[in-house]
Amino acid sequence: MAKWLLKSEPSDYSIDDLAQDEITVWNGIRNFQARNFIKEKMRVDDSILFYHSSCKLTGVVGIAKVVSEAYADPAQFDEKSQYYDKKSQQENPKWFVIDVKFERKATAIFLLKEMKTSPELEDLLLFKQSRLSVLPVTDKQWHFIVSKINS
DNA sequence: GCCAACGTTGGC
DNA sequence: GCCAACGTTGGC
Repeated sequence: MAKWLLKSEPSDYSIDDLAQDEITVWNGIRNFQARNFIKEKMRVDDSILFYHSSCKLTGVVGIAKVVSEAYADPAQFDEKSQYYDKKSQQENPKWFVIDVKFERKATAIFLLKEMKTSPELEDLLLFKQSRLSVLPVTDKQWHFIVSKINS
């Protein structure tokens, strides 16, 4: 099973929002590389690290899981949505989503600044592509991060 | 709130 | 197909 890191701005959608909703549609991804990961690589039961970005305490704050195959993002066809894309056609959708299910909150947030100083994470794609909001993590990176948020 | 980094768009 | 201009992300 593949493992992923998903970023979200907590002022927009936080781990507490997910805990309350249980399941949410991960919509609004409008970056091609992120789209391709979702559409081509994500599978049901893949694991997710939930990361808070653009806030006071940036870092990994919980764990979630992929619970659907990729499907067309409905928001791209909704003229009233902020994610509306007039260039996307029903028969050939540009943007995709998956459903995400809450698993658990971190006991302790693993802060970005701590992640940066961990040799175990030196190859983390998060540092190389700071603007990518959907990115794969290796099994080793996964286990290291999970050990940090459970302690 | 600022600003650097970087992804996307569009003119040529 | 290149690259400048533009818009957005995200850390600080």
